[in-house]
Amino acid sequence: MQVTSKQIAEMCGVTRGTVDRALNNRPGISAATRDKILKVADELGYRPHFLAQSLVKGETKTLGIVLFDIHNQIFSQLFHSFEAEARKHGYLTYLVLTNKDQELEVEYIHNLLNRKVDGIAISAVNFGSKFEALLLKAGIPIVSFANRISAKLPYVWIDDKQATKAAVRHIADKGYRRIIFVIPPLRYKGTSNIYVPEQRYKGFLEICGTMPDLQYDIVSDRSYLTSVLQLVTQSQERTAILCSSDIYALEVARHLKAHQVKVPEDAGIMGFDHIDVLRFVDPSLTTIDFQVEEIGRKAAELLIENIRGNDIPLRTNVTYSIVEGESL
Amino acid sequence: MQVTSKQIAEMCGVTRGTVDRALNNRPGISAATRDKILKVADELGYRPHFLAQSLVKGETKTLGIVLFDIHNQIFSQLFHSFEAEARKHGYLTYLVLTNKDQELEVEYIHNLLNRKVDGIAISAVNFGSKFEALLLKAGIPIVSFANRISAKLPYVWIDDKQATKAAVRHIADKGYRRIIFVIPPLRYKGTSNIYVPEQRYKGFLEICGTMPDLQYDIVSDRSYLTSVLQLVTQSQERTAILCSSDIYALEVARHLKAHQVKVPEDAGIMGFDHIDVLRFVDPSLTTIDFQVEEIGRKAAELLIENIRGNDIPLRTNVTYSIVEGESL
DNA sequence: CTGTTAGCGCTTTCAG
DNA sequence: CTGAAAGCGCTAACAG
Repeated sequence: MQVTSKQIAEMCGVTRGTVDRALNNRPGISAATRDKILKVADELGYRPHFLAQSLVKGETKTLGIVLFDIHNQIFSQLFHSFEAEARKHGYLTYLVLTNKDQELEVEYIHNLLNRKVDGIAISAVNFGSKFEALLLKAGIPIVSFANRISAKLPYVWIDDKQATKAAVRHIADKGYRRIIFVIPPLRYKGTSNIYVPEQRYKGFLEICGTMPDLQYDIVSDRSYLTSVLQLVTQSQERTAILCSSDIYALEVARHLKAHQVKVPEDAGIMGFDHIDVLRFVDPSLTTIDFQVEEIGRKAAELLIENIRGNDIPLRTNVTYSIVEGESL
Repeated sequence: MQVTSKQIAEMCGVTRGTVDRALNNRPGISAATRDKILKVADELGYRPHFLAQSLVKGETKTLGIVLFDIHNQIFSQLFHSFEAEARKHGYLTYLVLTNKDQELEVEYIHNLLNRKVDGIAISAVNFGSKFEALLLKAGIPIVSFANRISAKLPYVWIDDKQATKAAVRHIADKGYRRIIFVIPPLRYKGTSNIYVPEQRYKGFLEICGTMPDLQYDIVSDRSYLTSVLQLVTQSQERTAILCSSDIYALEVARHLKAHQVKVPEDAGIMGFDHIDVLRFVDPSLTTIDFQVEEIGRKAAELLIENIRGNDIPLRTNVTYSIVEGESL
């Protein structure tokens, strides 16, 4: 069924070593025999056996990427660019989805290591020193994104603190004196890796600290929609609602609308992520765009750099910018 | 670095054959030696070398899935369920994205075959007998979806013809006497695999043939938005716009709105797919839901069944249903 | 119950 | 320039 180098060797009356020299055009072979071998190989439709090759070479030309969420569009966009970059360099990509299940995540990491992938990119939900150790002693390059795991592990993302500050400043510039920060993941503190939400939270607190005339609330409970509605309707002051992701912003917008709160007349809303589908929502959402495709591309690029033996930075930030919509 | 079965054998003073028996608990070994071996293996953190195993067993416990689009949410939803089902059975999944590039698709298929995946699921853009032959002689199970390739290749999807007919009937029942079918992919006829759009087109024509008092137009040109707007504004009759996917429906809705055509007052809109993000659009879109997660799950399940040597049906339809929104 | 041998398909020495 | 031999790590068949 499958043509092997051994068969080619026999047909050409040479040995496998010679066939190998021809196939991988290495020195030490006469042009005549090489041409003959290549011709036969081509006729038989020879294709090297990847596994055998990998086994002896110790590399699989395979990357693994671990995502905790694919329903949020930013991650499918991120994967898209990651995969494209990987392909350019001859890598194929295992995509595994953890659905924020911590045990599953660990299991998958073991699985990827077993299969000898050359590198792993991961948006982790695990955290702590034990998990850190698992990754550090994995023996292959690893790049993290969408949740930092360790100062020792390369991380590609945006500067969430600065971005959040910029958002608050933008809101203040629009004349709002009152702001609600909706950031539900915060309630998983201590349970799950929430590095990104925490950074945004810190940024929020810091900037608010410098703006004494800005009233603020943090909402992160499970029934955040109800909470937000209450806060909005109870207040005299026109309120801006900053959400830690577009998805939450859209949920909030929908809920307010269902309760006759007009956006942006009665309350302003701002999101975070700039996901593709925003094109279809009305009123258009003011949000923070960060080049998520760039993150995916960069993650793959760094991983491959590192696989090649080159050092890579422990921290890579991509840029962000505020996209003005009609919701604020 | 990596612990091998050979090392364990040496440490236990036995041979690799024996170690193998212990590790894969096969008969022909005393409880005493087995326990000893297992203990040592555990202490050393032994993990079998997947590649070596695959090489000798002739199976990689790996599946490949080829998608032409990940930005359309239905495909990320589909992948999600596919991957979950694969994992249940111990398979990891290569996800490759073709972006509807036909050459890339073929290249990727070769790549997957080289790497000896145990099976492939594919949403193809290629078509024709040459491509069919490539897949048929691949030597591994292949399942297709979101575009049929050949009557000889298992296909999992919905009955697009029936679904489209149901949509038209639904529209007629709502009292519409005029309908525009927006189906842009149709213009790639002969260039790309457009099995699904064609089925929907056929279904549309068939049902319209049975409804003489229903006026209809087909729109599939590149500037379909402009065309639709013209048709809608020129007509006295209130028009329903059926779109071959939710994405087109959302685009149309946006365009109409921008030109002061009110939905559903001035024109009705109906989509196809029931993608997740519809939750956030207003007015809510009437559409056809088909269990895309079920398709992904089923595709993986069938693939694995087939890998195990069991026959699988050449055609598997999942159910669909009309989801009523406010847009019609 | 355990050891020996051969082999998966390819690469890489080291001789000749 | 080419052949022979060893090895990647594991499995499997056959002896003993």
